[in-house]
Amino acid sequence: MTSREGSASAPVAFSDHDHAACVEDTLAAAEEVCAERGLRLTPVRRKVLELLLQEHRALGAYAILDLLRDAGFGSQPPVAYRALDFLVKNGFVHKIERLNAFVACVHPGETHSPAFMICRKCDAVAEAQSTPLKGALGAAARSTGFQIERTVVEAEGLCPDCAEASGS
Amino acid sequence: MTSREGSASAPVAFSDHDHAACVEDTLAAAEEVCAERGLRLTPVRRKVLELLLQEHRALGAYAILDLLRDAGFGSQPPVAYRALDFLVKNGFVHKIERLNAFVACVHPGETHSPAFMICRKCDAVAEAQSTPLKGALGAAARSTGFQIERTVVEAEGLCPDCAEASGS
DNA sequence: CCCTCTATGTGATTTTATAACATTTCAGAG
DNA sequence: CTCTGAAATGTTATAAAATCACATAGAGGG
Repeated sequence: MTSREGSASAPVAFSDHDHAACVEDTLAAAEEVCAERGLRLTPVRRKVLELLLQEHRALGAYAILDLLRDAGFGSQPPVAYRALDFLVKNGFVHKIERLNAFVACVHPGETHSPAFMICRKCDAVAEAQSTPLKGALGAAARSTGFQIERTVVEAEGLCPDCAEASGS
Repeated sequence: MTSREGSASAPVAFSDHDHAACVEDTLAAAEEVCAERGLRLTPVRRKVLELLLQEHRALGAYAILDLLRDAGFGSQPPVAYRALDFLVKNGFVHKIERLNAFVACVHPGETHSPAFMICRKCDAVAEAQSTPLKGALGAAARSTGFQIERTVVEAEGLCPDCAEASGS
């Protein structure tokens, strides 16, 4: 696995944006959603979400665990996994199955079918929407009678920056 | 993880078919493709493909390893993983990321973008085609300049049989 | 035959994830 | 305020998935 520590050179998503504001805003939005729904955004959970927002890419559970330890939280796997379970279940974080890693959702709260573009070179992850019921898969599901409950849609390739760097 | 041993009650794919012939035919097709391309379908590799075709659903690497041991092959993880690497790389087998498991391809040889429907109840897996460049994900990739090399498309839900069994 | 490249066998280790149980925290009932 | 029960956290241990490293065996070309 390529290096996933250190936020110094963390690649931002494919388009530039005000990252500090993006972290603040999303965190505030999450607080609000939790308040509305009676969910408890406890310190560990909030910290995990904050870390994922800051990195702005997929982090493995054990990378998160290291960062949690640095922040003074418990350092055993269940600490990270339980916080991630909560965040995933409530739509604040998505799991990237291809990487066994986790990434903060860019529009938390709303239920949606995410799709991801994963750069194989710099590990950047961008979230897009998928429309699972349209297209070939939806047609196949309808024709066989399969009831789709959840979809995993992940594209692996080169992000714009890395494509350019490696001579297109 | 639910039981994955024993082929007695293994669910076939969503539509009935002549399973024995399907195993034979696909195995023969794989032999042919390997001959054409100068690939070596060695005993272990052939056996792994055969096991996956017989089960007709996703098997974890360690489940495959158990079956290999029963068949008299080496029983250490690399034996299974190396055979699977070969089969995946050459398009005879697909990995189901959601399950960390492997399933035989239904039309080996041809390069294609598979999509899967995974029953959460009986573990049956059906393969369909995806059209990654059409639809929302393709549009997102084009507009950001992301170069898609490979896609993972997996739908989780209830297969027709299980949907009916659990009262629709 | 010998050399080389590929494939296999095997032991050890790393990475990812969960089980089980004790302890703490906190909101609401009384 | 205090008790209480449920939810959350801490911690030890273990399971499951995947890879590393190195030795051995086989197939093919010269």
